[in-house]
Amino acid sequence: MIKEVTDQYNANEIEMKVHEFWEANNAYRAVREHRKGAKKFFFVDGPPYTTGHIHLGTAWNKIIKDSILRYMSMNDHDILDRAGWDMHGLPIEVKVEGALGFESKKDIEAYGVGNFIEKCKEFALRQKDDMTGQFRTLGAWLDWEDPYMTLKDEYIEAAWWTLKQAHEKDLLDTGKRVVNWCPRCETAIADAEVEYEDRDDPSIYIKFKLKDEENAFIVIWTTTPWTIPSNIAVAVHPEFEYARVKAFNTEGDSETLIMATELVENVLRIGRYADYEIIETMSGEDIAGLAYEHPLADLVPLQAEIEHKVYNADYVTAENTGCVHIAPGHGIDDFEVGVKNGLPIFCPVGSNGSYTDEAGKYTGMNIRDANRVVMDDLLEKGLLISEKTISHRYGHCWRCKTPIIYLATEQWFLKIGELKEAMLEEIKKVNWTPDWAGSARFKDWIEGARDWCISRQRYWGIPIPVWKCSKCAKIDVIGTREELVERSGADADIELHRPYVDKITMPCDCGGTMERVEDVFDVWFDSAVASWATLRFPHTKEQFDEWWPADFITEGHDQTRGWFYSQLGASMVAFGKAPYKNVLMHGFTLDGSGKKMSKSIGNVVQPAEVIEKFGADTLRAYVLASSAPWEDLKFNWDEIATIHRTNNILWNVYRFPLPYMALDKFDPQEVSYESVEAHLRSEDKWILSRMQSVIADVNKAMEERLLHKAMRAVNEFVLEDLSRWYIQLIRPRTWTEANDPDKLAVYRVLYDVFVTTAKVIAPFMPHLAEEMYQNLVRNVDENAPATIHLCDWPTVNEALVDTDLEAHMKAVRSMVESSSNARQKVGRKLRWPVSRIVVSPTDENTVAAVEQLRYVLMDQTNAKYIELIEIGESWNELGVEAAPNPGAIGPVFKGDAGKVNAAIASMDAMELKKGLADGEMEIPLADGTNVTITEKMVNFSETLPEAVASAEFAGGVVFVDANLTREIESEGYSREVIRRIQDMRKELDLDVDDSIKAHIQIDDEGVLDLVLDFENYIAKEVRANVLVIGLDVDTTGELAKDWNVEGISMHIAISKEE
RNA sequence: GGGCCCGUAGCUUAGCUAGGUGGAGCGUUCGGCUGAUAACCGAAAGGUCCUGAGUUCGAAUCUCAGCGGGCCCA
Repeated sequence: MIKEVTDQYNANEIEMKVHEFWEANNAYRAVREHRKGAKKFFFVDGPPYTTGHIHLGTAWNKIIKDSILRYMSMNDHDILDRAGWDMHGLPIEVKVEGALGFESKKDIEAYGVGNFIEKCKEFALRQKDDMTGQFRTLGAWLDWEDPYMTLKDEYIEAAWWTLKQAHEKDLLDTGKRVVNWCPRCETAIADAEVEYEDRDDPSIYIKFKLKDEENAFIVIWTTTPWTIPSNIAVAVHPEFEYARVKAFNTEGDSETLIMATELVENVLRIGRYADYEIIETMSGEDIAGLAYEHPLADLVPLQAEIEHKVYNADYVTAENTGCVHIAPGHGIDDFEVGVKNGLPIFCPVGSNGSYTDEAGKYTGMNIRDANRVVMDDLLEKGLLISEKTISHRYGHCWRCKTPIIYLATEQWFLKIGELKEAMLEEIKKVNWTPDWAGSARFKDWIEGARDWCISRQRYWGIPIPVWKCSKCAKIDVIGTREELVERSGADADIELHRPYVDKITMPCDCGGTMERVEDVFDVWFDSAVASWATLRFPHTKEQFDEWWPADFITEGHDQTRGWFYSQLGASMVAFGKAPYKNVLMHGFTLDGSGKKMSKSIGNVVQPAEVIEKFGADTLRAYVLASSAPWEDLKFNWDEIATIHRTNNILWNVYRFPLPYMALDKFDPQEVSYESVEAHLRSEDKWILSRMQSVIADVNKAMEERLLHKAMRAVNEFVLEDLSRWYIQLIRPRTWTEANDPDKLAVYRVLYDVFVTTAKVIAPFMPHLAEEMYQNLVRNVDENAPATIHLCDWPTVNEALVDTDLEAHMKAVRSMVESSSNARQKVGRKLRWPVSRIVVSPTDENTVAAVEQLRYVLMDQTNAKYIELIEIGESWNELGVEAAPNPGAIGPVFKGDAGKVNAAIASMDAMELKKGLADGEMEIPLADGTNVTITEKMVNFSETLPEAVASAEFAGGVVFVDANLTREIESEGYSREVIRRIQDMRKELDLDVDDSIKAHIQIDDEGVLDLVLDFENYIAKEVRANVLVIGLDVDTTGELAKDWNVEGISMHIAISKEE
C-alpha cells in the first residue's frame, strides 16, 4: 500500500536509508547483472590520484559519470565500469617522506627501498579506501569492489606489455634529453608536474669578448647566472637587424658592443652608458659564426677547450638584447640548438643541483648559491654590464615546491613525434563534446607533440621493464610476469615493484648479465594504459576483444594534455588506434567569484559540507543543472539552495496526494489507466502529454551529452507544469469524498506521472528516485523490479502526445496570468469572484484554447463567465475617446486651429470615428462654419468601462469585469470567513476530517446579511456541525480570534467537536 | 607571449550555430493565495548584453583589437 511521507524533504535521512537498501540488496551488482548480454557500453574511469580526499571537481566528475552510466543502463546497456585509482608516483612518495621525516633520497636508501615502497603502498591503499567512501556518499555507482589499481600486478603488466610494443615497433628510445628536474626529489618530472609561480631571480646583462676583434663584445641577458659556466654558444635570429655599437661610458672610454638594433637604446641605458654611436648594422645571418671567448674559461678548465660561436635560431625574440645565451645542458631550446649544430652537451650539474667536478672552481657548489659567485666573478672581469632582480613566473616542483632546473640527463622516451600524423587522423574519428575540445584544443596540442620522457629516477612506480647487458649493452624489454620468470628463473610470485625486480638478472646472448635499468615509469604512463589494464589485458585477452576500445570517457579540460593525450599516445604505440570513441570534456569548479579553489586562498568548499547541508541529490542536481558540462562552474551556495528548494517542491508535489490516496486505499493495480481513460479531463491529458515531451527532451539532451539541458527540462516540468499548474488544477478533485471516477482519474494520472518522473530523475538524483519508487511501486507490487535502477527508461508514448492541447494550455496559463495582473489593477483579490472575463484574441490558438479549456480558465481566474470575442474585433463595451492632434491641425488651419481643436474635443467620439472611417469628414465649428478634417487630425483611444481592467498577453487581451453584485459580494465575504476559519483549524492542528463548532460575530449588519446567504456553504467548507452567525454571538471556544476583514471586524471562535 | 574556452540584471543563467524590439530563476519591494501551507502565485524596480572599432539598413549574435577570468602551453 502507498504510504504517506514526511512533511519535509529530508535528504540525509532518505539517502542514508537508500544506501542501506542498496547495500542490503546488492543493488549495484543486480543492476549490472540484469543488463548482461545487452549492447555493451565500455566506460573507463579516469583514475583520480589517491590523495585521500575528494573535492568538488572530482565529485562533479563522478556525478557526470554516474548519471550517464545510470541513463545508459536504463536504456539497456551492458556496462563495464571498474573504478580506477592512480596510486604511484612522487606525490605519495613525498607524503611518506614527510611522515617519516626524510629530506632526500639518501634517507630513503638508508631506510631501505623495500620498507619505503611498503609504506607507500599502505598509504595509497588507505587513501583509496577513504576516497571510495566519499565517492559512495555521492551515490556514484561504479564497480567499487573490483577497481583497477595502478599498483596491482595486472596493471603493471599492462604497462610492461605496452612498453614492449614500443620497443618492438622501434618507438622506444634512450638518450640525453633536457628534462624538468627537481633537485630535491632528484628526478625528472613531467611538464604537467611543473607548477608556475612568481619568483625573484637575478636579471643580468653580460658581454662576451669577441675573439678576433679588440675591445668588442656580444651582449646577452639571463636570469640564471649559474648556467653561465655551461655556456656553449650565443643564438641570434637570422632575420633581425643587429648593430655594432660604439658605446661610451661616463669617463669617455668606449668599447664595441653587438646586440639587436631596436634594443640598443634600452640596453645601454640599463648599462649606464653615457653615449653611443651605431657603427654599422647587419642581419643575424651575417653575425652567425662570430667566435667569442667563454667569460669564465679560466675558472672552468673544460670550457677553455671548447669553441664558442654565434648561431642562428628562429625562436630568438626581440627582447633584452636579442642575443641569447645557449647552455645545451640546461634548456630545451638550448639543447636543440646544440644538437642541430653539433655542439657539446655540457652539463656540469649533478642530480642534487650541485656542480660536478667538471665545473672547475664551482665544483660542489649548489647552483643557487653559485649565482652570487658567478656574478662576482663576471664583475671582477668587467664583463657584467648590469645586475638587477626581477620577479617572474618560474617552474616549481608541484610536490615539494622546489624551483626546478633543466638538466640534460639520460632518459627513456617514446617517439610520439613520429606518431603525430596518425594521431591527428585518429582523433577525427572520436566524437567530442563539445566539438571544439577535439577539433581545436586537442588538435592544437597534438600538433605540438614531442617525444614523451617516460622515465623517473624514483622508487614508488611501475619499474621500467628494460634489462640491459652490462657487457654488450643490448637491451631486452619484458612484457609480462610470465616472461620475466621464464627469462630469469625468478620466483613465480615475485613482487613486481622495486627493489625486488631490481635484483633480478638475466643472461645475455653475449654471455654477459642483464640488469634492470633503475628507473620507474612516469605516472602518466600508468594511467595511459588504463583502457586495456582495466580489461586485465594482456593477462587475459577475451575481455579486451569483446570490449575495447572505450565507448565513453569524461574528464576535466586539464586532461586534454593529460589523460586524453597520454591514453592516445600509449594506445597508438600499442594498437595504432584511439582507445576511446566518445569523450566529454568537463569544466572545473571555481569559487563564487570565479577563482580557482585552493587551500592557500582558503576558498575550498568540501563536497561533504554540501551533502551535510543539502544532501547528495541536491549537490548532483546543482552541478548537473547549473552550467554546460564543459564550462567552469562557479560554486554558489544560493544556487544550491535554489535547487534544493526545487527538490523540496518535487517532494511536496509527490507528498500532496498521498494522504488522500492512503485514505481511499487507492491501489494502482486495481485502478488501471484504461479504467479511468474515459474520465480524464483535459488537464489530465495535458500533464500526460507534457510528461512525454519531457522524456523526449531528456533523451535528446542525453544523446548530445548536454546534461544541463536534461536536468533543466526535468526541473522546469516539476516546477511549472506539475507544481504550479497541474496540482493547482486538480486539488479540489482530490477532496471529493465519494469514490467517483473523476477522482480516481486524478489518482491514476498522478500515479503514472510520479512513477515516470521518478524514472526520469533516476540517473540524476538516484536516491530521491529510489525513495519515490519504493513507495509508489514496490509497496503495491512486490513483483516489480527491486530497485528503480533496474527499470527500463520510459519510452515516449506517442498516443499520449497532444501538442495542440499543450499549446492551448500554455495560452490559458498566460490568460490566467494576465487576469491576475488586471485584477491587481482593479484592486480585486482572487478570493472574490468576478462576474466575467472578456477575452479578445489575436490568434486561432487563443480561440481554441478558450473553447477547449473554458472551465479551467473560469476556475483559475475565479470568474463566473468567460466571454470570447472574435479575432480582430474590439470589445463593443469599450468606449472611445477622441482628442485633436494639434500637429496635424495646426499647419492646415493656422489661426483657426484653436476652434477646430475645440470642436473636435466637444464632439461625440463615436460619431467622429464613424465619420472618419472614410478618411475625412465635415464638422461644424462654434462660429457656425463647417470645415473638413482628416483622420490624421484626431487621435482615438479606447476607454474601459467602470471597474474593468485589462491586460495583454501573447495571444490577445483579457478584460476583467470586477463590478460587484450582491451574489459576488456574498460569496466574497463568505470566502473571507471560510479562510479565517481554515486558518484557525490549522492553528488547532485539526485533522482534515475533524468536525467543529463555530461561532461568528459580525459587527456590520450589511455584511452579516451577505454572509448569511452562504451559511450552509460555509458550514460545509469548514466542516462545522454547528455554525452560529450573528450580530451578537457569544464567541468563546477552544480558539477565539478577532479579525478585520476589509475594514469589517469579526469575532470567530471554533472548537473541535468530539 | 601563444592556443582553446568564458564574460548578458545584485547573483545564476537562456538567447549566439542561421543578425531583426534581450527572456527566465534567485534576491529585493509591493500585492495576492491558503487542507502541498516553514509551501505557492502575480506585479514592479533592476541591462553601457566586458570595452572599443568594423561589416551591415540593422549586431548580445559576425569580424578585428583590447580588458577580465579559467585551462593548457611557453
